Amino acid sequence: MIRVRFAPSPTGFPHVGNIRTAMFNWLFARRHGGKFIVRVEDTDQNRLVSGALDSILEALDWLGLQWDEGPNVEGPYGPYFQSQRLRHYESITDQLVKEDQAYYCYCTPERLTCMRKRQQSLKQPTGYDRHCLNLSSPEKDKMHGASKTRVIRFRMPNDRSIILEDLIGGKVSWDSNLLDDFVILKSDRYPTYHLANVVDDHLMEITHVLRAEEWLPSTPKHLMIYQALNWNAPLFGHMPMILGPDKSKLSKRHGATSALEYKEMGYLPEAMINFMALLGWSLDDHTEIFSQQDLVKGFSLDRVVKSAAIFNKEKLDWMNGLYIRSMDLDDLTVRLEDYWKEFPDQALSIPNNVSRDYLLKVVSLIQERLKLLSEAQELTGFFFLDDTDLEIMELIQKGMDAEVTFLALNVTLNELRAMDSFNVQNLEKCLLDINTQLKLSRKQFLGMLRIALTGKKISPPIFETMEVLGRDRCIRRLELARSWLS
RNA sequence: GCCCCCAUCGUCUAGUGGCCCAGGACACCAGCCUUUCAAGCUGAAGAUCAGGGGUUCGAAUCCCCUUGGGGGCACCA
Repeated sequence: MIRVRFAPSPTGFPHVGNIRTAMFNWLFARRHGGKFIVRVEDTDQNRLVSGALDSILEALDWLGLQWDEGPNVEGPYGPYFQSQRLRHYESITDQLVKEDQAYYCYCTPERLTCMRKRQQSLKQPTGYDRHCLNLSSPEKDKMHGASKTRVIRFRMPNDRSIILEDLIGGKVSWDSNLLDDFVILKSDRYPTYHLANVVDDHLMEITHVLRAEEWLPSTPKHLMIYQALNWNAPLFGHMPMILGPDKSKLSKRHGATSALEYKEMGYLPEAMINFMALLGWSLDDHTEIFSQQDLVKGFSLDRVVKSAAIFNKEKLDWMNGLYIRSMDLDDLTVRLEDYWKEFPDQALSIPNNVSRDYLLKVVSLIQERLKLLSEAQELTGFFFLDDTDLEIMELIQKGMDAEVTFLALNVTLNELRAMDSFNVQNLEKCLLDINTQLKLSRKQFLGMLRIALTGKKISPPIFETMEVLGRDRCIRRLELARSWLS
């Protein structure tokens, strides 16, 4: 049984890089009928951010990445919060100390900083100098009694060649002499990441560790802990990073980096999933659009690339528009309503008496013009505004003057009043006739109507728009426009 | 400074020794459509496969070096 995990630390928002890693884990688990576990790495008590975990889980939830074990989903390997698993780490460190594979260190932060500086200036590799390992027994006893702050360090064996067969990167090797005796248990009795992730991955029977490439340099440390404990290490796969447009690690200064910001901006989860999957993975040389099921079916680690990718927002935009266009009208309308409910400041102010039917008609007119859910407000506001609230600017078209415009509005008003059924076909026929009679270009005449009826230079096709608005409102708006002329 | 990773159009990528003087997608440009904006369609442009050495009958594909980029070197994860 394949078991993979996503191990977020609740110290910040759900970064898209992390969320993509979560997604690859999820895909891998689903592809192979395995389990996807969320484990909360809350061992840094100083950096905990309240609400961070909730937003991380919310992001997973938004994207439909359901976990099989983890917060709110009890499983046989719990608890899934590292802060609740301290006894495990303690018993392991006790064992390692007893076996001389780890030792207490009493060095002050000041001494360590100073040591590091010296090494830098001497152009040596930086790392702990084993000062406390080399303490004599009486010295140790003395320090142990006197010092209130002590940590436990892993004793890195000398002269070992450490080899990793990475699932994505291939063979990578390190020389253990370049690795130092790193801390595994902090002075507050919490483990460091290095220890905790090894202990938990083992105890939770994780089979594949798929994590970001930034972890690659610390993997030899983890491998050595597995070895010291005589445990089989899981398989590792290091995912390429996501970079900002300047090719540095994606960060806040590049704009949105939280998955939930994308939700707020009006991206669809299915577009987000599809787009992120293509950042570092491909099925073949031509497939771009995937349903979640296709993705699960087609996903494989050996098609994950090694090189980092730049987050290409233009392509995401295109893809989001594509998904919006391919949706059922009802579905899109429901999505918009949900979106407006969640982000009221981006919502239309829709009067209570608007019928569902009217809403559907409006949405149908903007569906293929929408790239983001958030754009609906700007595109359709005039459908819901009171007639008197329209702002009429530039009513008089190029090559026309107030007089001609006035006349055109007059003629149009008369015809519209007399028209039979107020539908697209009749409107088109009638208005194009008037257009011809008036000897105006379509651009002039229809442009004028557009401004008078919508207050905008850009709108859905004007005949459709008029049908949806209905005769009464069209006539009122044209009358208002006419009155503004004089 | 030390360690590790990476390197194909602006961007995401296909490519695992001959099918490639390199294919697809986004963006860009042009044309068509047209009532504005989109959408759609058609087409164009865009990569001497980072550079240099090898190996081979043959290299984007294998090896080495250089350069460039990235990541890591905490009692953070």
